This record gives sequence, C-alpha cells and structure tokens, in this order.
Amino acid sequence: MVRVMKTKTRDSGVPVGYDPSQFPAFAVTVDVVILTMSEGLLHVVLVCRGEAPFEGMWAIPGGFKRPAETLDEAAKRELAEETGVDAASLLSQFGAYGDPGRDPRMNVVTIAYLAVLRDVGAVVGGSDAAAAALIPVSDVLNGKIDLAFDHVRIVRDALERARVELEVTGVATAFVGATFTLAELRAVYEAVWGVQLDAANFRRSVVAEDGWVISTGRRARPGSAGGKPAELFRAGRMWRYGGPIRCPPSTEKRKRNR
Amino acid sequence: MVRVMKTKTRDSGVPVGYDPSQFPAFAVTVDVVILTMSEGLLHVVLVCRGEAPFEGMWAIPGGFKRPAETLDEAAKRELAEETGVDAASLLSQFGAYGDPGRDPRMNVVTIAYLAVLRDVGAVVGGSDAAAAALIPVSDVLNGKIDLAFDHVRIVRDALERARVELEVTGVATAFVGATFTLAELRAVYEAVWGVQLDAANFRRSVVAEDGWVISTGRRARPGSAGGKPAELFRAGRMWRYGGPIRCPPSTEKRKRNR
DNA sequence: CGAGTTCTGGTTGACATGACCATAACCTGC
DNA sequence: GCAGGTTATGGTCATGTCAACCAGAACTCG
Repeated sequence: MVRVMKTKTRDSGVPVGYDPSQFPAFAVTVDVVILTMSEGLLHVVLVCRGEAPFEGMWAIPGGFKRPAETLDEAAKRELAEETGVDAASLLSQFGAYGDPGRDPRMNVVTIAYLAVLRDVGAVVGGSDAAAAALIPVSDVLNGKIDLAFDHVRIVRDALERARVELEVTGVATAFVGATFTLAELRAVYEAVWGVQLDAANFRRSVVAEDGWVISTGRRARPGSAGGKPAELFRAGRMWRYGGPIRCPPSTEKRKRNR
Repeated sequence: MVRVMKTKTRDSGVPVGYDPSQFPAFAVTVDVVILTMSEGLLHVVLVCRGEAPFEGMWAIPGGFKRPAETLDEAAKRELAEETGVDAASLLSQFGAYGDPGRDPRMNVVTIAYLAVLRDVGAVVGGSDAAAAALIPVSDVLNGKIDLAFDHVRIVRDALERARVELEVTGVATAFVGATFTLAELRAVYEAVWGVQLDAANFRRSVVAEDGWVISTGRRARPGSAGGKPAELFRAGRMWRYGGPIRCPPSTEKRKRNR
C-alpha cells in the first residue's frame, strides 16, 4: 500500500503469493569509510568485530539508521561515535549496497559514506582503543587483510570515489593539517591517485588558482634530511567545479601521445 | 543484534529505551529517473500517482525492493515494468534518500537510479498508456511541474549525475539511436550541459578518438531545411576514463582567460 | 666548509582547444 | 536550371595548458 505506483496494472513478474500491500522489511545501516593519511600512506579506519558472524574480522564502522534522523545525520553520528570527531572535512554518500545474503542473518541495505580526516592522532585515541585501527588501504585492496561482509568492495568503491572527488572538488586539504607544506599536499594526490607529480609544476598549478591555498608567511622546519624550508599554507575555500590538479592520463595514453 | 559493532562500549547518544538488539524496520524502494531526448529537449519519464498521498501528482517510477534481488536487479525490473525496455543503455545508481517524513506514512529509504534510453517511441507505448508521460526536465527544474515526495530533488541530482557521466564515461550515444549523425550527438551534449558547441570542433574531437564513433559509410537524409547530408555513425565502445568532449569552462572563467 | 637534500622559479616544446572562415552538398522556390 | 538558404565538414590560427627539464636558493649534516 505504500509507494506502490498504481499506474501499472500489469505487474507481471511478481512471484505468486506476493502481496503488494505487504512491503518487505529491511534493516538500514550506514557504514562510513574513513580515509586519512599516515606516514605517507593512505589509511582506512577499521574496527574488529566482536561478534558472529565474521567474529574477529575487520570491518568498516557503521550502525543502524534511526527513523528520526536523515542518512547524513546517521553517518555523522556514526563517525562521531567511532572516532570522536565532530565534523569531518568531507562526509559524502557514495553508494548503497543491498545484495541478498550480504548479511547472512537478514535483509540489510547499507548506505555507504566516505569520510576524510586530517587529525590522525585523535582518531585512534578517541575511539575505544580495543578494536579501532588504522590499516593501509593497500593491504585491503590486495587482499592481505580480508574484511567482513562485502566491505572490501565498499572500500574499493570508496577509494574510487575519493579519486574523482580529489579531482573535481579538490578535497586534498581535508587530508592534511590546518597548515601544511606543498609537499604534504602533493603526497595526498600521489597516494590517492598512485602517481608521481612534479614538485615544481604542482606548485605552479596550486598557487595559480586564487584562493585555493593561502600563504601564511611562515615556514616549516626542514626534516632531518635537510633541504630548504618549505612555505606553510593554509586551506582556502574548496572548489565546486574543478580542482587545480588533474590526474595525469594513463600510461598507455601517454605513450600514444609521443 | 545485527551488524552492531560491539567494539564501542560507550554508545552515548543512544536514546533511553533504545534496544540495540531491535533494529528499526524500513521499507526500501528503488526509483528510476529515466532520461531521454525528444525533439531536441531532454525529457524525463514520469507517472501520475493514482493513490494518496500525492494523488494525481507526477512522480518518478519505482517500487519496492524484493529481498531476493539485488538493488541493480530491482532497478532493472522497475525499468522494464514501466517502459517495457529490457536493457537500458545506462542504468547506474546515484544516490540514496532517507529523510524522515519524506513519505508521510512510514519510514522509506529509496535508492535512486539513473537510466538513459534511446527508443522514445517504445517508452510511452510500452507502458500503461494511462499515466506514463514524457515531461521536459526543464519543467521539473523550474518548478512548473511539481513532483510527489522529494522527487524534484532526486531528478535534480539525477541530472547532475548525467552531466558528469556524460563527461567522464561518454554516455552520449545512449541517448541517440543505433545510427546517428554528429548533429544528433552534439544535441545531446548541448541539451544536458546547456551549452552551445561548435560543430566543426565537435566533429574533430569525436572522430579523433579512435573507436568512439564508427562511420557506417551511409549518409542521413537531410531535413526539410536542406543542407548537406550528414554522415551516419554508430556507437563504438564507451570510454572508461574521459570521453572525447569536455564541458567548456564556465563563462566567468572564459572571460578571465581573454 | 662541502656535500646532500629540498624547495622554488624559469624555460621550452608539444599538445589541446576555441574561434573563425571556406567550401561542399543538399534543399526550396522561382 | 538557377539563386539563395541551410547544413556538414575541413582548414587555419592564435591562445592556453601542461609536462619535462634545468638552475639556483636555502637549509642540515658531517
């Protein structure tokens, strides 16, 4: 009786005994893929399951959507509960997963969100220390660490989303601290895209766009390896259409161009 | 008891009396925004609701997800039931909507899909003629036609998705027939993006990419206005990364470049 | 102080893109 | 058949974009 489009009288394909007035009940959950940079590598926040099924396996943090909250609010709540962070720099929905049998016990449809954090220390510290951890995404992608349910696929899709988000919205500053050097920012692009970028060209592209990064006048302390101290920037406004950096074309296309 | 991450013992923020072992039940529906070109304008397939609430208003076709099918299968089924089309050229999920109160009767979470069709005649004909119709998307966007539930927002998001899809996957050929002229293809870009493209440059860009369109050797019959008969093409493979045509930069940026 | 490292600006050549013009091939109306 | 309009298609050219590379500046470490 609910949301049934009565415009179509020929509802063939309906299994016998299926009563349209009775809608099937689902559990709706919200799962959050939390990405962050740590030691030059892209990491994802995972929790260790304490119950069956998949007991002891790693999984994406998440939980039930409540009837009185929106999906975005549910994602925000789950993120806060898991990491203690109130507002992520980025929290965007990127997919829904409802394959039958993805949860062996019942029908569950989950709405997946991508979150990007900059404050790594607070993440692990703020959560219940027992089971939350930062895992390199490469370990998840290459199967070194298997995840519960269909969470490997969800992480894979989240990374794909992060890649395009990085290109079109310029979310790179969400990964780094309040002030950052251009090398740090460049490391974000290189980690998410898996490419190498020329430092000089990167600087030109980023600084050229007005308001994308703002110089603080201060300088960072060089690392132990020495080198000229880098300029410190802070994030300007994010872009709606087109960030300053484009993902370079794939190698085969590059070769064809020569 | 289901999907509860037991890793966090401090589940503050949980309302008193909330029993985690009892998950809230939701109805899960799948709604399909069907876009097609008709008379040079972008159109969307809508159905007229025959029941309360929103009786007599236009709405996106959709229906309940069944426990035994995936979300993609549900979208495919709804599309087939509504239009009689078995396989759309494009059918991709683009968002989930679960605001409380979006359906006045109960908790409904809907997964929204974007479909692109080429065969306009079969769409309206194959469906129950009573209530399905092709409506120009402009009428929906500017509020000339109001939709049931939050469907206006869903259509808006679908169009936005179509815009980026057109740029990165080159789904333009999904809008036109099996064989088409470059003018037809160009009309798709112009309608979806709301821009004007130079015919000569468009041809160059499209033909340059190998395998994107394939010449059939035949020629179309010129319209009543005359003109040189256009070459007929058929669609090649779709692109995974980057179609041949880029959306031109916004006007303000264009002016800045001069 | 010298060697190594990192940052930062400059140059250059290849490529992509948009604007515009010219011509070809068709129609309609006379 | 011919004039004039219309569409398709190829050409040119100026401009902007971008990657690759080089060189100097500024720092640390030994």
